[in-house]
Amino acid sequence: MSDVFNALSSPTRRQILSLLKARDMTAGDIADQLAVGKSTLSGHFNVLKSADLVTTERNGTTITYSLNTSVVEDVLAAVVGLLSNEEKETKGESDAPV
Amino acid sequence: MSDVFNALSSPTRRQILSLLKARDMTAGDIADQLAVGKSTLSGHFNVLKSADLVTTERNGTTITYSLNTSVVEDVLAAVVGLLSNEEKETKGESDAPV
DNA sequence: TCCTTATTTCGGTTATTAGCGAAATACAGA
DNA sequence: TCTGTATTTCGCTAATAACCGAAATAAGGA
Repeated sequence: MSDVFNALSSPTRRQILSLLKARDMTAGDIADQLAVGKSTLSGHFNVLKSADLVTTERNGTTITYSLNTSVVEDVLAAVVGLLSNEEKETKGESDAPV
Repeated sequence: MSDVFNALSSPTRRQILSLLKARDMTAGDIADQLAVGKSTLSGHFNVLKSADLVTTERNGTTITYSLNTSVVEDVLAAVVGLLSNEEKETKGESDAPV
C-alpha cells in the first residue's frame, strides 16, 4: 500500500492516471500531453506499474497503458479504513529513507 | 493533495493515523507504541500537520494529536475521482525532486 | 528560581528520486 | 538487412527526507 500512496503523491503521476481514466493511451500519447521528457515519463510509468496502478500491453512498437481500477478500489478501501473503527494495517513494512 | 498522499505514503505515518483513529493521543503515547525515536516522530507529526491530516492541542506540557477526518474524506473524494469519468485535477502544481 | 517532564529543533549521515539528454533496445516494414 | 519510430536504460545532478542522539525549548510544580 505504501507503493500505491507513494505513486499517488506525484502530481505528474496523478495527471497520467487522470488521462488514463478517460481512455487507454500509449506512452507517446501521454508524453504529448505532459511537459516532461520521455525518459522522465518512463520512470513515472515504472512507479505506476510497481504500484500496480496501470497495466501495459505491447502492440508492435507502441505500448498502451491502462488504468487498473481494481487497485484504485483498494486505495479507496484503505482510506475508508481510516474513517471506520475496525482494526489496523501496516505490519512488517517499514519506512525507507525518503 | 500531493501533501496528503505523500503523508500517507509512509507506513509509520499510516500507523500514527490508525492509532489516532481509535483515540486522541499525546506525542509521548504515540512514541510508546512505535519503534522510532521521538525526534523522528516529531518530523512525522510535522508532515501530518502540513497535510492537515491531524490537529493538535496543547494541555500543559503535553500536546494531544487528533485525526482530522474531514481531510481524510477529501482524499476519499480524490480517489473516487479516479474511478468516475468527470474531469481532471492537478493544475499549477508540479513535482519537487523527491 | 530550580527541577522534572514533554516535545521540538539542530547537525549530520545515508538513501531515494525527479529531471535531463544521449545512447541503447524493440519492433515493423521496405 | 537497413531504416525509422517508440520506448527504455544509463549517467548525471540537485533536492528531499528518514533516521539518530544531543541540545534547546515549553510548561508546571516544589
